Amino acid sequence: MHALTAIHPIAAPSKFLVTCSSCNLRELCLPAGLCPEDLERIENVVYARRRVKRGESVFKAGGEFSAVYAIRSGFFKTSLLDREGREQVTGFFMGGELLGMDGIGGSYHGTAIALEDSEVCILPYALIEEMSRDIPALQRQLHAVLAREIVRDHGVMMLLGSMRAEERLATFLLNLSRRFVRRGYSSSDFHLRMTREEIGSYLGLKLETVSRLFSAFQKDGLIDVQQKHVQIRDIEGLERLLAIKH
Amino acid sequence: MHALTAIHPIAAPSKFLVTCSSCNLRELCLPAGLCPEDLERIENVVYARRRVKRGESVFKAGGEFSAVYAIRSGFFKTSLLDREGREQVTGFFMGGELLGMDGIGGSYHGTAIALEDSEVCILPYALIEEMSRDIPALQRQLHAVLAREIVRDHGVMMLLGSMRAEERLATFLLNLSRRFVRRGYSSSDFHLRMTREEIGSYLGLKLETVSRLFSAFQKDGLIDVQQKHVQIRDIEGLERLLAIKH
DNA sequence: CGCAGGGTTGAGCGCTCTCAATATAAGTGG
DNA sequence: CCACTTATATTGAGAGCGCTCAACCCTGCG
Repeated sequence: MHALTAIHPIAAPSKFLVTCSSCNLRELCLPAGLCPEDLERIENVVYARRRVKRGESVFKAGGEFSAVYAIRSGFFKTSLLDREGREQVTGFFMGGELLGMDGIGGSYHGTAIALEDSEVCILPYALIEEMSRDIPALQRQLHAVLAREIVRDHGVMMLLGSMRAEERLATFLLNLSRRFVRRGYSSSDFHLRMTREEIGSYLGLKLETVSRLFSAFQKDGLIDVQQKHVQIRDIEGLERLLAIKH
Repeated sequence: MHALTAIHPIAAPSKFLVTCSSCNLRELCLPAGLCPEDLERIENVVYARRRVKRGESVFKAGGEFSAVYAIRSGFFKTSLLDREGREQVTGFFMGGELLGMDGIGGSYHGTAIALEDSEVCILPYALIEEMSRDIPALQRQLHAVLAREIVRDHGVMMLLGSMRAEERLATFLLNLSRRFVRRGYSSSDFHLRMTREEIGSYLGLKLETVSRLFSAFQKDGLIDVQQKHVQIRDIEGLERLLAIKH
């Protein structure tokens, strides 16, 4: 088990799994109709929160798996290191999303690092496992979440395997936009938490290429960029980029 | 539910989940020590086999999810189609491996197509779900299998995102070799079931590039290729390719 | 104010793609 | 079994996208 840098016991019972409020957890929302006892048990899955400062890791590749983390606030990247030390960013995650599923059944396969001061809810896996035996709805959701992660990864494989640089960045921006909306933020005006190098790693491009593409998109009136501040000016234009047969 | 082209009721109870014999299923092997009743229940998960001829699909993207499939014999590819009809191959699967996990909780996300006449075991998901509630060891294995799929996808993301063409093909060959060994085949002499185009799609390369790389590897004494027949001559040479700093 | 990390932009190169021709294998029907 | 068709592979020549190397700029911070 990792050392917890700051544990905040939950004062009031959390109903996030049902109401998605405490942890802003959108991945694990359960359908209504659970009996009171089940609800109470589910509420206790979140036994602690943990603050993670910018640059710190929630878990590290190779570390023993013990829990899944629900992002309460903040922004994270997950990444792998190969033998030569090259980093591959495998994803960016924001409030309401889950981290650490790749570790189930052994040790974490990647590393999760906060890109800004953040807070996560710790969901001990042993608890989830045990409870999902008793509560079919929770079991369903857990499996669905794992499957969704697989589907997400397939999307990235498609992006990396068959798109040109332009299309990759457009897809990236549209995806971020969609997720920010669901979090209640603006869909067209946001602050990138990651560097050009991290975007490049995620998209299979070099940081200079990413930078050049941002500039090109701006010149074409698709977006406005100023360092990490991005405004989408023409969503349909970005979507049209993806429709052009290569 | 998909129409089953040919159902073969299992005469003798199958113990594949424990012995890995009937379905050659290596993904779901369970630890010893289960009680007899549990064993019997697990045996009944495989209620049918299905023959899949070359070119046929086991399931199609968008089809309603009903079961996971264990490959008993044969060879498959899974792939996605984007809006413009571009195919992205997301994986190749052989005997003892599982197909269809991306559909859990909804509908299949990709399509699985047999690259040679094959046979799969049908594992109805409702049954697995129900049983894994009663048998913790099965639940563990199920989750581990899902997590392993995520880890596998991350490996592909790393390949697509940060390797050059040479390294991708070398990785691909070494991976195939390793998996053939586990299936009892030669590690150094095998028949590729997929086309250059399918390899290319999987590796994010064009078919001509794949073909050229095969020729180059042959010229360098790393392999012998003749159409779909490949012999690995110098495994360490291939591994060395991956160790070279980019 | 100076320093460090991150971002932008330019010039030139090279890996991979595109287009095209040819070769080989695998079917298919007579 | 052989001529025909079709799918798959190989190889070449040339182009272009994204990379490399390098200089410069911006911003935050001690």
